[in-house]
Amino acid sequence: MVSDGIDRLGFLIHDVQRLMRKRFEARASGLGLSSAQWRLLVRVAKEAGVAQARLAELLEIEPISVSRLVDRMEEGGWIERRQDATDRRVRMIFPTEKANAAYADVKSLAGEVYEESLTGVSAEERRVLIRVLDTIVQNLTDAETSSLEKMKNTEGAAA
Amino acid sequence: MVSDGIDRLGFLIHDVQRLMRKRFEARASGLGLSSAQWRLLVRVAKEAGVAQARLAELLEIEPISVSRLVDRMEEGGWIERRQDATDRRVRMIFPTEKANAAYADVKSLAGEVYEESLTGVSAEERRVLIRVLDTIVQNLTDAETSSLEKMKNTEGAAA
DNA sequence: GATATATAATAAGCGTGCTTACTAATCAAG
DNA sequence: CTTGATTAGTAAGCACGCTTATTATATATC
Repeated sequence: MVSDGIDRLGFLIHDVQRLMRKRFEARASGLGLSSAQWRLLVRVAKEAGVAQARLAELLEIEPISVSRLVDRMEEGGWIERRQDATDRRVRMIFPTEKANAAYADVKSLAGEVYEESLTGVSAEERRVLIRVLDTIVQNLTDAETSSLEKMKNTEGAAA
Repeated sequence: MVSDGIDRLGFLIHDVQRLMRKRFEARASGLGLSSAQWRLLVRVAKEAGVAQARLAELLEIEPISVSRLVDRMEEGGWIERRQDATDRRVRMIFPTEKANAAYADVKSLAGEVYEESLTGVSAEERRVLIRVLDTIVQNLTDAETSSLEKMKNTEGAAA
């Protein structure tokens, strides 16, 4: 019951996340694109013109976090804010040409990091890994928001 | 090849880590102990008097990160720094009575979070999860440090 | 002993998440 | 029209990771 290693789960997840982020950023450092920025860019690429508030929902982070992330990405020339004509509160986010140009490269770069991470892990183990991680996200998301705004899209995010 | 979900691995790990940390801190908030502080406290509890530099190794974070973490934990009354008599550069870290008293409670609290996370996950899937996460840590740690200081202890960290 | 190198810890400053509190704009009631 | 509630976005300030640079102490070499 102690030897199953579940008591290390939090430590393991923490370590894996930190190592993967570090590895990704080491490779993408030439581009000046962090992993958080990449995560946002994937969403914007799929849904150009998305509002910041919607991005906060999709990324499951707070609006203020989106705000400052978008600040830096605008400075970096990855995205641009545009006013919504019908609702002047809204800032619509669009990818720049620079972002579109880099998209495929960074995507394959992320894939390389995943493959490095999973060296020696079988196809079946990979399936279990993804399935269990999905389950954990569901378990922790469900109980957190009291299923109020639970129309969460299950459309799998590429990359 | 795309439908296996591996292309979402980074996003999944990131989400799981954030959600677990959030959940832990929501429960431990009454104590004023964050997950990073808890992680450090586990090490100090096992090895009272450990030097900061050694903690940085064990936690696999930079010495400066330890320094500031220890600052806040000292302020919070969880640990205390003491001078090493033989090497005045070294600060030995000891848990306080407050830390020892809270240890068991926080440990079982962490266990609760793990169980919540793994609701609906079979024993076999849990074993695979832990095994694969261990593999990922190894894969990403090995290539990073050129196996120079790779006498890394495999003594499983409790909790 | 003097000089050079290595180590322990810290300082300064950045990125990314958070909470709390605010402004501006929209929408709903009266 | 005005008042009130809601929504989009931002500001300020904190925690925790990082890189780079600095200080103090130990140790090795000449």
